[in-house]
Amino acid sequence: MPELPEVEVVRRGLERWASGRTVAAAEVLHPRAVRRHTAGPADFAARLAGRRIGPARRRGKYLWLPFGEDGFSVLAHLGMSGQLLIQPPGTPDEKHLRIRIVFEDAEGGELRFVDQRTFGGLSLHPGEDDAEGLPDVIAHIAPDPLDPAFDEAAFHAALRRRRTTVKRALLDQSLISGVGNIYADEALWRSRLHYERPTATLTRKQTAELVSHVRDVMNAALAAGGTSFDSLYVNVNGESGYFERSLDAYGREDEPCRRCGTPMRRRAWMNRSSFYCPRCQRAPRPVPATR
DNA sequence: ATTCACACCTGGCTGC
DNA sequence: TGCAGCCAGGTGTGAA
Repeated sequence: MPELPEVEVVRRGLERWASGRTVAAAEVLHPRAVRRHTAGPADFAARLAGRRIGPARRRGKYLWLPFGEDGFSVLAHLGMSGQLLIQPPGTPDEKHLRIRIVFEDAEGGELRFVDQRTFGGLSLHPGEDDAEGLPDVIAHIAPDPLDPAFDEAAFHAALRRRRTTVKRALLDQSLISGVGNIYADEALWRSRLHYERPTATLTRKQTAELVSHVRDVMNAALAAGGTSFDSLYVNVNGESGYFERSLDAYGREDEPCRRCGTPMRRRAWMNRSSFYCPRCQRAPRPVPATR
């Protein structure tokens, strides 16, 4: 599933293969792929035509491409299965091709949004006067841990204030962005924290270690995902790529913990799975009843 | 205000 | 062999 490292690989691909080019025409093949564009598919296509694409930006799992002239951006989210591909001229349509963007320099290939499950999509938004140029619809998305703007003290304060558990907090994009189920489990394993640990009990040091592990695992994944990147592909197949072999927690039910050898466990949790080591990541003690 | 459950979607896999 | 049902899970929405 595309989480921050996968999305960043796509961003770099867009920067390399789409930025600076001018859109000739856009074609929406599935209306659901532009459902967040409230003015509809025809408006989406019409307003994209003739625009010159600026530098590719990212916050958390969102990507956007600004059009310098009039302050609009095309915002993208890959959802569960979305791909942004630059395909050479003549490439047959993918089964789940949803949006095609043709450039004036057609020989350089076209940009395609391909998405099996259609959880992802593209939309157009006015740019903000915000210095970051952040589209207003993602103003609620917190900086991600690789962003210099990420504020660890504010994150810790928010954790202490919240009445929630640590994995829920990691997946809450308004507290910290870019983390999904896979990297949440990896960071918790590295931090020896149980997913149901109440955030209000975390010490400053534990928060610092957790953030540090989130950064480390993302950087390691980014390094692995970046290797296959120097092709005409904007890349990314929605999988963790080479990094999948390096996972310590996610998907390792019944396999030995790489630290202590105890069989890893899987628990159904919030309509998904949590993988953890029952020895390294002890369940929190129940909070004693107060009277 | 905060927290939480749920809908959305389809291909691959499991089990009968 | 065929088919029903489950599973993957990020996000927006609306309810509690």
